[in-house]
Amino acid sequence: MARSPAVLLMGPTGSGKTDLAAAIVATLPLEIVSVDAAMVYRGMDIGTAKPSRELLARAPHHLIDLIDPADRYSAARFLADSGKVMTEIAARGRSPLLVGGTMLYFRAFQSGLATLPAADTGIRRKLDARASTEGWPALHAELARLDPAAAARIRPGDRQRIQRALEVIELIGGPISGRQREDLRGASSGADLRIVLAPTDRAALYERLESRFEDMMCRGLLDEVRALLARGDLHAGLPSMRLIGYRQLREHLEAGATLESATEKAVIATRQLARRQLTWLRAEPQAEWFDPLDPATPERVAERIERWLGEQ
RNA sequence: GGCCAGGUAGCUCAGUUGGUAGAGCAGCGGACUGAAAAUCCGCGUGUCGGUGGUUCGAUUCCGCCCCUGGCCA
Repeated sequence: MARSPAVLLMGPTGSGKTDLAAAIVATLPLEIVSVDAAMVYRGMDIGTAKPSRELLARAPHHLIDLIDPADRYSAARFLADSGKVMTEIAARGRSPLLVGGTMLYFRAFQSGLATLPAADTGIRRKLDARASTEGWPALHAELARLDPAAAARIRPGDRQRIQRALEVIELIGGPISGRQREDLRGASSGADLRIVLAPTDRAALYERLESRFEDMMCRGLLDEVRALLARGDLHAGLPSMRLIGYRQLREHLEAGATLESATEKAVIATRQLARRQLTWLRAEPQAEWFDPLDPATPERVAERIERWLGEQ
Protein backbone atom coordinates (compact mmCIF):
# COMPACT_ATOMS: atom_id res chain seq x y z
CA MET A 1 0.00 0.00 0.00
CA ALA A 2 1.68 3.08 -1.25
CA ARG A 3 1.48 6.07 0.96
CA SER A 4 2.23 9.59 -0.11
CA PRO A 5 5.33 11.10 1.46
CA ALA A 6 4.82 13.30 4.48
CA VAL A 7 6.52 15.91 6.57
CA LEU A 8 6.89 14.81 10.18
CA LEU A 9 7.16 17.56 12.77
CA MET A 10 8.05 15.91 16.06
CA GLY A 11 8.94 17.34 19.42
CA PRO A 12 8.45 17.11 23.15
CA THR A 13 5.43 18.67 24.77
CA GLY A 14 5.67 22.42 25.03
CA SER A 15 8.27 22.84 22.31
CA GLY A 16 6.06 25.05 20.18
CA LYS A 17 5.07 22.58 17.45
CA THR A 18 1.55 23.90 17.07
CA ASP A 19 2.53 27.51 16.42
CA LEU A 20 5.25 26.48 14.03
CA ALA A 21 2.88 24.21 12.13
CA ALA A 22 0.32 27.01 11.87
CA ALA A 23 2.94 29.32 10.45
CA ILE A 24 3.95 26.71 7.89
CA VAL A 25 0.48 25.96 6.56
CA ALA A 26 -0.16 29.68 6.25
CA THR A 27 2.31 29.87 3.41
CA LEU A 28 2.84 26.36 2.08
CA PRO A 29 0.39 23.82 0.58
CA LEU A 30 0.29 21.43 3.52
CA GLU A 31 -2.45 20.27 5.88
CA ILE A 32 -1.86 19.53 9.55
CA VAL A 33 -2.46 16.01 10.80
CA SER A 34 -2.30 15.82 14.59
CA VAL A 35 -0.21 12.97 16.00
CA ASP A 36 -1.39 13.28 19.55
CA ALA A 37 -3.06 10.66 21.70
CA ALA A 38 -4.48 13.29 24.05
CA MET A 39 -6.04 15.74 21.62
CA VAL A 40 -8.31 13.05 20.20
CA TYR A 41 -10.68 13.50 23.15
CA ARG A 42 -13.62 15.84 22.83
CA GLY A 43 -14.11 18.16 25.77
CA MET A 44 -10.54 17.82 26.96
CA ASP A 45 -9.13 21.05 25.63
CA ILE A 46 -7.24 23.05 28.22
CA GLY A 47 -5.18 20.26 29.73
CA THR A 48 -4.22 18.73 26.40
CA ALA A 49 -2.98 22.11 25.15
CA LYS A 50 -5.32 21.79 22.20
CA PRO A 51 -5.01 24.67 19.73
CA SER A 52 -7.44 27.50 20.26
CA ARG A 53 -10.52 27.98 18.09
CA GLU A 54 -8.90 30.97 16.46
CA LEU A 55 -5.81 28.98 15.55
CA LEU A 56 -7.86 26.05 14.30
CA ALA A 57 -9.87 28.41 12.12
CA ARG A 58 -6.79 29.49 10.20
CA ALA A 59 -4.82 26.25 10.59
CA PRO A 60 -7.24 23.30 10.61
CA HIS A 61 -6.04 20.11 12.31
CA HIS A 62 -7.06 16.62 11.29
CA LEU A 63 -7.46 13.91 13.93
CA ILE A 64 -8.39 15.99 16.95
CA ASP A 65 -11.75 15.77 18.79
CA LEU A 66 -12.36 12.30 17.40
CA ILE A 67 -13.73 10.40 20.37
CA ASP A 68 -15.53 10.72 23.68
CA PRO A 69 -13.39 10.54 26.85
CA ALA A 70 -15.16 7.30 27.78
CA ASP A 71 -13.80 5.68 24.62
CA ARG A 72 -10.34 4.44 23.75
CA TYR A 73 -8.04 5.28 20.90
CA SER A 74 -5.03 3.30 19.72
CA ALA A 75 -1.96 3.33 17.55
CA ALA A 76 -3.73 1.05 15.10
CA ARG A 77 -6.62 3.41 14.84
CA PHE A 78 -4.26 6.29 14.32
CA LEU A 79 -2.69 4.39 11.49
CA ALA A 80 -6.06 3.83 9.83
CA ASP A 81 -7.29 7.37 10.45
CA SER A 82 -4.12 9.04 9.24
CA GLY A 83 -4.06 6.89 6.11
CA LYS A 84 -7.58 7.94 5.24
CA VAL A 85 -6.93 11.60 5.90
CA MET A 86 -3.74 11.53 3.86
CA THR A 87 -5.59 10.15 0.86
CA GLU A 88 -7.98 13.07 1.09
CA ILE A 89 -5.15 15.55 1.43
CA ALA A 90 -3.41 14.08 -1.60
CA ALA A 91 -6.66 14.38 -3.57
CA ARG A 92 -6.60 18.10 -2.83
CA GLY A 93 -3.12 18.30 -4.25
CA ARG A 94 -1.48 19.00 -0.92
CA SER A 95 0.99 17.30 1.37
CA PRO A 96 0.46 16.10 4.92
CA LEU A 97 2.24 17.76 7.82
CA LEU A 98 2.17 15.32 10.73
CA VAL A 99 2.57 17.26 13.95
CA GLY A 100 2.73 15.90 17.46
CA GLY A 101 4.52 14.23 20.29
CA THR A 102 3.00 10.78 20.50
CA MET A 103 6.06 8.93 19.40
CA LEU A 104 4.51 5.48 19.28
CA TYR A 105 2.13 6.78 16.63
CA PHE A 106 5.01 8.18 14.62
CA ARG A 107 6.76 4.84 14.95
CA ALA A 108 3.68 2.97 13.78
CA PHE A 109 3.25 5.44 10.95
CA GLN A 110 6.80 4.98 9.76
CA SER A 111 7.30 1.27 10.44
CA GLY A 112 3.81 -0.15 10.47
CA LEU A 113 2.22 -2.50 12.98
CA ALA A 114 2.10 -6.27 12.99
CA THR A 115 -1.25 -7.78 12.12
CA LEU A 116 -2.69 -8.36 15.54
CA PRO A 117 -6.20 -8.41 16.94
CA ALA A 118 -7.61 -5.31 18.60
CA ALA A 119 -7.97 -4.98 22.34
CA ASP A 120 -10.65 -7.10 23.96
CA THR A 121 -12.23 -5.56 27.01
CA GLY A 122 -13.59 -8.85 28.30
CA ILE A 123 -10.22 -10.58 28.21
CA ARG A 124 -8.52 -7.60 29.82
CA ARG A 125 -11.06 -7.56 32.61
CA LYS A 126 -10.48 -11.24 33.18
CA LEU A 127 -6.70 -10.81 33.26
CA ASP A 128 -7.00 -7.86 35.64
CA ALA A 129 -9.06 -10.01 37.97
CA ARG A 130 -6.49 -12.79 37.89
CA ALA A 131 -3.66 -10.33 38.44
CA SER A 132 -5.30 -8.96 41.56
CA THR A 133 -5.28 -12.40 43.16
CA GLU A 134 -2.22 -14.06 41.58
CA GLY A 135 -0.08 -11.01 40.84
CA TRP A 136 1.48 -9.99 37.53
CA PRO A 137 4.67 -12.03 38.04
CA ALA A 138 2.49 -15.17 38.00
CA LEU A 139 0.96 -14.08 34.73
CA HIS A 140 4.44 -13.36 33.39
CA ALA A 141 5.36 -16.93 34.31
CA GLU A 142 2.35 -18.14 32.38
CA LEU A 143 3.44 -16.05 29.43
CA ALA A 144 6.86 -17.69 29.67
CA ARG A 145 5.18 -21.07 29.20
CA LEU A 146 2.95 -20.01 26.33
CA ASP A 147 5.43 -17.79 24.50
CA PRO A 148 9.02 -17.81 25.83
CA ALA A 149 10.23 -15.35 23.23
CA ALA A 150 7.62 -12.77 24.21
CA ALA A 151 8.24 -13.32 27.92
CA ALA A 152 11.94 -12.72 27.42
CA ARG A 153 11.25 -9.28 26.01
CA ILE A 154 8.68 -8.25 28.61
CA ARG A 155 9.62 -7.46 32.20
CA PRO A 156 7.80 -9.33 34.98
CA GLY A 157 6.59 -5.99 36.32
CA ASP A 158 5.28 -4.66 33.04
CA ARG A 159 1.61 -5.39 33.57
CA GLN A 160 0.43 -3.59 30.48
CA ARG A 161 2.55 -5.59 28.06
CA ILE A 162 2.02 -8.88 29.89
CA GLN A 163 -1.70 -8.30 29.64
CA ARG A 164 -1.54 -7.42 25.96
CA ALA A 165 0.59 -10.46 25.14
CA LEU A 166 -1.74 -12.86 26.96
CA GLU A 167 -4.72 -11.19 25.36
CA VAL A 168 -3.33 -11.67 21.86
CA ILE A 169 -2.29 -15.26 22.56
CA GLU A 170 -5.82 -16.08 23.64
CA LEU A 171 -7.35 -14.34 20.62
CA ILE A 172 -5.14 -15.89 17.96
CA GLY A 173 -4.57 -19.19 19.74
CA GLY A 174 -0.80 -19.00 19.43
CA PRO A 175 2.28 -17.02 20.38
CA ILE A 176 2.37 -13.28 19.77
CA SER A 177 6.10 -13.19 19.16
CA GLY A 178 5.86 -14.74 15.71
CA ARG A 179 3.50 -12.05 14.54
CA GLN A 180 5.64 -9.33 16.01
CA ARG A 181 8.58 -10.60 14.05
CA GLU A 182 6.75 -9.96 10.79
CA ASP A 183 8.33 -7.45 8.55
CA LEU A 184 6.89 -4.15 9.50
CA ARG A 185 6.83 -2.39 6.21
CA GLY A 186 6.15 1.27 6.31
CA ALA A 187 5.20 2.63 2.93
CA SER A 188 7.60 5.05 1.24
CA SER A 189 8.82 6.36 4.58
CA GLY A 190 12.20 6.96 3.01
CA ALA A 191 10.79 9.98 1.26
CA ASP A 192 9.44 11.54 4.45
CA LEU A 193 11.00 14.68 5.85
CA ARG A 194 11.63 14.32 9.59
CA ILE A 195 11.91 17.49 11.59
CA VAL A 196 12.51 17.54 15.32
CA LEU A 197 11.66 20.68 17.26
CA ALA A 198 13.34 20.52 20.66
CA PRO A 199 15.10 23.06 22.84
CA THR A 200 18.81 22.57 23.35
CA ASP A 201 18.40 24.03 26.81
CA ARG A 202 16.33 21.58 28.81
CA ALA A 203 16.04 23.82 31.84
CA ALA A 204 14.32 26.38 29.64
CA LEU A 205 11.85 23.77 28.42
CA TYR A 206 11.09 22.72 31.99
CA GLU A 207 10.45 26.31 33.03
CA ARG A 208 8.11 26.70 30.14
CA LEU A 209 6.24 23.52 31.04
CA GLU A 210 5.73 24.76 34.58
CA SER A 211 4.41 28.14 33.55
CA ARG A 212 2.26 26.52 30.90
CA PHE A 213 0.57 24.38 33.54
CA GLU A 214 -0.03 27.43 35.70
CA ASP A 215 -1.56 29.06 32.69
CA MET A 216 -3.85 26.06 32.14
CA MET A 217 -5.00 26.35 35.74
CA CYS A 218 -5.75 30.05 35.23
CA ARG A 219 -7.76 29.22 32.15
CA GLY A 220 -10.01 26.87 34.08
CA LEU A 221 -8.48 23.41 33.87
CA LEU A 222 -9.92 22.48 37.26
CA ASP A 223 -13.43 23.31 36.04
CA GLU A 224 -12.85 21.30 32.89
CA VAL A 225 -11.90 18.27 34.99
CA ARG A 226 -14.82 18.87 37.33
CA ALA A 227 -17.23 18.92 34.39
CA LEU A 228 -15.85 15.65 33.05
CA LEU A 229 -16.09 13.94 36.42
CA ALA A 230 -19.65 15.26 36.89
CA ARG A 231 -20.74 12.95 34.07
CA GLY A 232 -20.21 10.08 36.46
CA ASP A 233 -19.03 7.54 33.89
CA LEU A 234 -15.36 8.51 33.65
CA HIS A 235 -13.34 6.34 36.01
CA ALA A 236 -9.67 6.39 36.87
CA GLY A 237 -8.85 3.36 34.72
CA LEU A 238 -9.77 5.04 31.45
CA PRO A 239 -6.91 6.24 29.21
CA SER A 240 -8.47 9.70 29.10
CA MET A 241 -8.40 9.94 32.88
CA ARG A 242 -4.73 9.04 32.94
CA LEU A 243 -3.73 12.08 30.94
CA ILE A 244 -1.41 14.48 32.69
CA GLY A 245 -3.30 17.12 34.58
CA TYR A 246 -6.61 15.26 34.48
CA ARG A 247 -5.20 12.35 36.44
CA GLN A 248 -3.72 14.50 39.22
CA LEU A 249 -6.65 16.89 39.45
CA ARG A 250 -9.03 13.95 39.63
CA GLU A 251 -7.02 12.73 42.60
CA HIS A 252 -7.45 16.15 44.14
CA LEU A 253 -11.20 16.28 43.52
CA GLU A 254 -12.02 12.68 44.36
CA ALA A 255 -9.18 11.15 46.36
CA GLY A 256 -8.23 13.80 48.88
CA ALA A 257 -4.98 15.06 47.38
CA THR A 258 -4.33 18.73 48.04
CA LEU A 259 -4.47 21.07 45.08
CA GLU A 260 -0.88 22.03 45.76
CA SER A 261 0.44 18.48 45.59
CA ALA A 262 -1.73 17.67 42.58
CA THR A 263 -0.31 20.66 40.75
CA GLU A 264 3.23 19.74 41.67
CA LYS A 265 2.72 16.16 40.53
CA ALA A 266 1.23 17.27 37.26
CA VAL A 267 4.21 19.47 36.51
CA ILE A 268 6.58 16.65 37.39
CA ALA A 269 4.65 14.23 35.16
CA THR A 270 4.88 16.73 32.33
CA ARG A 271 8.65 16.95 32.68
CA GLN A 272 8.92 13.18 32.73
CA LEU A 273 6.82 12.97 29.60
CA ALA A 274 9.10 15.44 27.85
CA ARG A 275 12.10 13.40 28.89
CA ARG A 276 10.61 10.18 27.51
CA GLN A 277 9.73 11.93 24.28
CA LEU A 278 13.33 13.11 23.97
CA THR A 279 14.48 9.51 24.41
CA TRP A 280 12.38 8.53 21.39
CA LEU A 281 13.56 11.52 19.39
CA ARG A 282 17.23 10.83 19.96
CA ALA A 283 16.69 7.39 18.47
CA GLU A 284 14.90 8.79 15.44
CA PRO A 285 17.06 8.21 12.38
CA GLN A 286 17.54 10.86 9.71
CA ALA A 287 15.87 13.59 11.69
CA GLU A 288 16.83 17.21 11.30
CA TRP A 289 16.86 19.08 14.59
CA PHE A 290 15.78 22.66 15.17
CA ASP A 291 15.75 24.70 18.35
CA PRO A 292 12.51 26.57 19.04
CA LEU A 293 14.41 29.14 21.07
CA ASP A 294 16.34 30.17 17.99
CA PRO A 295 14.46 33.05 16.32
CA ALA A 296 15.59 31.86 12.91
CA THR A 297 13.95 28.45 13.32
CA PRO A 298 10.52 29.16 11.77
CA GLU A 299 12.06 30.57 8.63
CA ARG A 300 14.62 27.78 8.35
CA VAL A 301 12.04 25.07 8.81
CA ALA A 302 9.76 26.68 6.23
CA GLU A 303 12.63 26.85 3.77
CA ARG A 304 13.53 23.25 4.43
CA ILE A 305 9.97 22.11 3.80
CA GLU A 306 9.71 24.22 0.67
CA ARG A 307 12.84 22.58 -0.68
CA TRP A 308 11.45 19.15 0.16
CA LEU A 309 8.19 19.97 -1.62
CA GLY A 310 10.19 20.90 -4.70
CA GLU A 311 11.85 17.49 -4.67
CA GLN A 312 8.57 15.59 -4.65
C1' G B 1 17.38 33.92 78.53
C1' G B 2 16.38 28.41 80.24
C1' C B 3 14.83 23.43 78.86
C1' C B 4 13.69 19.81 75.06
C1' A B 5 13.87 17.88 70.02
C1' G B 6 16.22 18.25 65.49
C1' G B 7 20.31 19.81 61.76
C1' U B 8 22.72 13.27 57.01
C1' A B 9 21.72 13.24 48.84
C1' G B 10 17.95 18.62 45.27
C1' C B 11 13.41 17.20 48.98
C1' U B 12 11.37 13.92 53.10
C1' C B 13 13.83 10.85 56.25
C1' A B 14 16.51 6.09 57.98
C1' G B 15 21.17 4.52 59.91
C1' U B 16 26.14 3.81 61.79
C1' U B 17 26.65 -0.56 69.89
C1' G B 18 33.11 4.46 66.81
C1' G B 19 35.88 1.56 61.03
C1' U B 20 33.64 7.99 56.34
C1' A B 21 26.27 5.95 55.02
C1' G B 22 20.96 4.21 52.28
C1' A B 23 15.55 4.32 51.14
C1' G B 24 11.39 6.88 48.84
C1' C B 25 10.54 11.04 45.79
C1' A B 26 12.97 14.37 42.39
C1' G B 27 16.74 14.22 38.58
C1' C B 28 19.44 11.47 34.65
C1' G B 29 19.86 7.41 30.94
C1' G B 30 17.18 3.50 28.45
C1' A B 31 13.11 0.28 26.56
C1' C B 32 8.72 0.78 23.79
C1' U B 33 4.00 -3.42 18.01
C1' G B 34 -4.13 -1.76 19.09
C1' A B 35 -3.92 2.15 26.84
C1' A B 36 1.62 5.32 24.83
C1' A B 37 0.35 12.14 28.34
C1' A B 38 0.52 4.71 29.10
C1' U B 39 3.69 0.84 31.13
C1' C B 40 8.41 -0.70 32.59
C1' C B 41 14.02 -1.14 33.43
C1' G B 42 18.75 0.91 35.13
C1' C B 43 21.78 4.85 37.70
C1' G B 44 22.96 6.96 44.88
C1' U B 45 30.32 10.78 47.10
C1' G B 46 26.96 13.40 50.17
C1' U B 47 32.70 18.91 53.85
C1' C B 48 26.57 13.25 57.78
C1' G B 49 25.62 22.07 60.55
C1' G B 50 30.65 24.40 62.29
C1' U B 51 34.77 24.00 65.39
C1' G B 52 37.85 22.01 69.25
C1' G B 53 38.69 17.43 72.22
C1' U B 54 38.97 11.96 73.37
C1' U B 55 40.62 7.91 70.03
C1' C B 56 44.90 4.16 65.84
C1' G B 57 40.33 6.07 63.66
C1' A B 58 34.65 10.58 64.90
C1' U B 59 29.18 11.49 60.80
C1' U B 60 28.66 8.43 65.49
C1' C B 61 31.16 9.96 72.16
C1' C B 62 32.25 14.90 74.92
C1' G B 63 32.72 20.57 75.05
C1' C B 64 31.62 25.11 72.77
C1' C B 65 29.31 27.79 68.73
C1' C B 66 25.60 28.51 64.74
C1' C B 67 20.69 27.40 62.65
C1' U B 68 15.39 25.46 62.89
C1' G B 69 11.00 23.98 65.65
C1' G B 70 8.43 23.37 70.36
C1' C B 71 7.71 24.35 75.57
C1' C B 72 8.88 27.59 79.79
C1' A B 73 10.12 32.52 81.23
